[in-house]
Amino acid sequence: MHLTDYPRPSVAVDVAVLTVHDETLKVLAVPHRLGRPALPGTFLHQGENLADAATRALRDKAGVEGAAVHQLRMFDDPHRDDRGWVVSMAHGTTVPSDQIPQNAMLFACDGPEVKDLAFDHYDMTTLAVTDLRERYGRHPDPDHLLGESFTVLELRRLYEIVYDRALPKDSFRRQIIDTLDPTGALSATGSGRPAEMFRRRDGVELPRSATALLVG
Amino acid sequence: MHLTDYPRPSVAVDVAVLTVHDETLKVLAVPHRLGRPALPGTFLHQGENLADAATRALRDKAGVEGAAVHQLRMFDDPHRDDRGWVVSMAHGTTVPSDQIPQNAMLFACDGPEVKDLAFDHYDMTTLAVTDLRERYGRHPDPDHLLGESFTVLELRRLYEIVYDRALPKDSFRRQIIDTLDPTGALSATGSGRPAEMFRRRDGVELPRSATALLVG
DNA sequence: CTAATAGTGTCTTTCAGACATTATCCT
DNA sequence: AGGATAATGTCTGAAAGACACTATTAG
Repeated sequence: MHLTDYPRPSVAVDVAVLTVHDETLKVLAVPHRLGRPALPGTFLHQGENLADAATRALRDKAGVEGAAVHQLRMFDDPHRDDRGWVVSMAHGTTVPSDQIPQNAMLFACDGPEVKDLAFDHYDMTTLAVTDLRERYGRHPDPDHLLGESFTVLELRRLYEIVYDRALPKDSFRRQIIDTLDPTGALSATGSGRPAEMFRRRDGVELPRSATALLVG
Repeated sequence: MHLTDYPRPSVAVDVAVLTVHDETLKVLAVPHRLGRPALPGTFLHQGENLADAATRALRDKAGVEGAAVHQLRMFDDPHRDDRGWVVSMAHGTTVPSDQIPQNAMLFACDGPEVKDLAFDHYDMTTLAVTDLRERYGRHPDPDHLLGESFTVLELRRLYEIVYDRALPKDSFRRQIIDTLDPTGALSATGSGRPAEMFRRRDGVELPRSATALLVG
């Protein structure tokens, strides 16, 4: 039997775009023909790889550019799409909220609306959040949600949102400070002592104990 | 455009079967039409899901039954297979060596032969080993490479093979002992004090500090 | 000065890691 | 008894976490 003789599923990609908006971790959704909002997705084109398809879906359906996507897992229930046999590779990515179009739908990842997403897109979102937490537990802001430079306070606020828990300010600082490079600059503060600015050092790993602090 | 009008890649599955044999972590390979050995794999059948296809490949190509497979990632380079457009979902699984047929090919995961596997199967193997280490760092022998009950020494030996490093016997014991249930039985020892036997407690997680001990 | 926020010194408790000692089997 | 292996007691150094103190800005 030649390989072209095998029946083949349609192959789709979907992308869970996570962002921090209003102090909350949110996921981007787009309108879908069935009424229920869905993650941006598309079918794989001839000769295209999955990441390229996901990036294309992100641009065409959500107006988001320049985000690096990564695979989460393949959703392969043969009956997950009533239009036919469609398997879909769930992808994750994270973008700062200012790179998301104003008119986009954003749902809180732990909110009730996200459960109403089309298909199995709620499960994809859950997976993306778990994945985000694992990656942030290993590296300091690996997805560059903060700009090139930031204060320790800004970083801690971000982690409190990602992990949805309060983090002790002094322990947090001591855990991450050695993985950051000081820029020398100080933050333009409102009042109070100005904070030092830091930047990421590439390839640096957080200490194992930091993961314990974050997860709790 | 209707979904059936999209060009579709052939979808394959491959399985990296890991086992411990001769005190070494090895991967199972099978003969392949191109000469170079390959991981057992197959094409997805109509209406089948990926895990079922992988399990079928395991049974038909390698004679291994009853192993639970899990997805690693999709290898999707459009030119990875010169027969045409074939994407393949790499799967991982682990089986005790006594469940592997005698005539099977086993390659040391860190040996030179594994690099000669067909297609991108070397990368798949590397991914399976990384995945194994992550999972063993979180749970005590989650893949049941040891039997239902075992001694702390047997467990430590296993971990030394999985992580390819010596582990201090007393620290190791204290790290994992609270995650195990004593059976009350003692090991039939050659000479010396017999060791206590333990069994896994389901759902139990290793402490975060254990991961640090293991990874080093 | 006071208010406000950033950053650090210090104490306590916990624990990994090393080492030594005790415990329990065998011949 | 003596040998061998399992298991545990103990010490030390390191570090997390809590708390309080100092430092540096604005007004």
